[in-house]
Amino acid sequence: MSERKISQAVIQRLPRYYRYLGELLESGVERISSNDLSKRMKVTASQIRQDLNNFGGFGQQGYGYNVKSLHGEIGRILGLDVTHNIIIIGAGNLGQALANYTSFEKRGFILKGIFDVNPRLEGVTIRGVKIRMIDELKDFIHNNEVDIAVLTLPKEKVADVTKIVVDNGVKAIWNFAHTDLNLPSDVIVENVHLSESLMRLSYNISQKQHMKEKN
Amino acid sequence: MSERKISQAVIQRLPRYYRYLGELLESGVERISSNDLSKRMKVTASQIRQDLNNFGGFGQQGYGYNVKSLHGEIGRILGLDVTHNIIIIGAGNLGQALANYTSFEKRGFILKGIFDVNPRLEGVTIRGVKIRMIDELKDFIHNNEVDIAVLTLPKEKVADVTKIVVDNGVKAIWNFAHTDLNLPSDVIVENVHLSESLMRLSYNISQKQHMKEKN
DNA sequence: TAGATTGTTAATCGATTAACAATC
DNA sequence: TAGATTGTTAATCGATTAACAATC
Repeated sequence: MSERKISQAVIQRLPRYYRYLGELLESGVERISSNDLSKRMKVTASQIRQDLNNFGGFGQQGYGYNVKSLHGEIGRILGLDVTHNIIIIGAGNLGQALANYTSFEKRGFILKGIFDVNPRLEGVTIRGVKIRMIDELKDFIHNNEVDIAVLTLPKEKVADVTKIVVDNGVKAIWNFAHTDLNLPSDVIVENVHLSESLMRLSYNISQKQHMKEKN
Repeated sequence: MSERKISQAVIQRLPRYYRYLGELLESGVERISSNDLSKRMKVTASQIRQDLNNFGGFGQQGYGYNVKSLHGEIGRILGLDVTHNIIIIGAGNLGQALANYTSFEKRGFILKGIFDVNPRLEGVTIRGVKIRMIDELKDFIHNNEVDIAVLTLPKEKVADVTKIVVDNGVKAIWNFAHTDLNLPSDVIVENVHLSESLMRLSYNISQKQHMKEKN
């Protein structure tokens, strides 16, 4: 099997294809050509075909792509056909918001536990999942098949917590803390740095201002 | 002045430089060479120098970069030296989490208003900012200099709200809704698609599984 | 001055787009 | 069969890395 290395640029785009195909599916569209899809998504048809052909020939000449089947294929490629057990560490505003976010569940991400250091939160329940103290974390990981740890805590606490999580076998981290993680190479991390996103927006705003001043 | 077009790749990295320089500044480091910084950030020194030289020669041969001054320069480039008035539309879990997020304020992003459709939330206050109903949105934008609208609402409501926001002159949107926005070309948008981020993590997890099976 | 390190040009690498033969 | 549209190769474009002269 051709296990070629897929570029990060392609992986970056994959969930977006999935989203658009999901919408097409919902609105009852049966098939779509790379050209039609390219217009909706504002990318080139060439790129769509190149991207998809990294994973296989999902289309058919003269016909295009079957929406339902392509949606399914990309879902499988993204690993959405298997369930992942997740825990959230840090039950502050963002942690609680993510815990309340039910649509993750629909995609197979099952919330197993929530952890915090604040004793006031102990026993509080979100969507039936109770908040536990960090000292229970180690045992909890051992007794539950935790696939993903979501870090929504202050950057000062990240190093200690990450060590517990990684030492006890969790292999994937969704990191919302405002710092980069130092991890063994076999642990996967996906960073969401919200403040950096806001700074990019800010950059683009001032950039536009400069443009205006020039004209 | 050389108003060369800066590539998205560079802009993407800029906030991360800012973060590292901020940390260095806090820990009292006075100067740093591109080489030392490259080791900390796990990028090439060449890339750092190339990136920075898009904006000016901030360094000094034989010395490196002055941490404080470079931090300041990048902050200015990112537009963090001016304040931005923001409103949050959609006071669900995520909207409230962002509203409670005080460190944005420190960077000059001032929360002016929060809006929702749910009458139960009317008058509820977050950090001294009260939640208003959507029908007040138009007037509010006119009476306050709103620079950025943060969209944290269900995708079904996005189109209508976006229209109000854009029609009344808001020029930048931080979009957390699970859909792409259709905007006039002079409106800036920065998307945060959390579910897509989670899918990328999921992809990388299954990818690793496949690798394992191969060996 | 000698050593260090930048700013910048040139070389390489990778990603995107264009083109078209294959084929449904 | 003729028309449409893919899969894929080749051409182009852009981003990253390497190299080194300039200079503090």
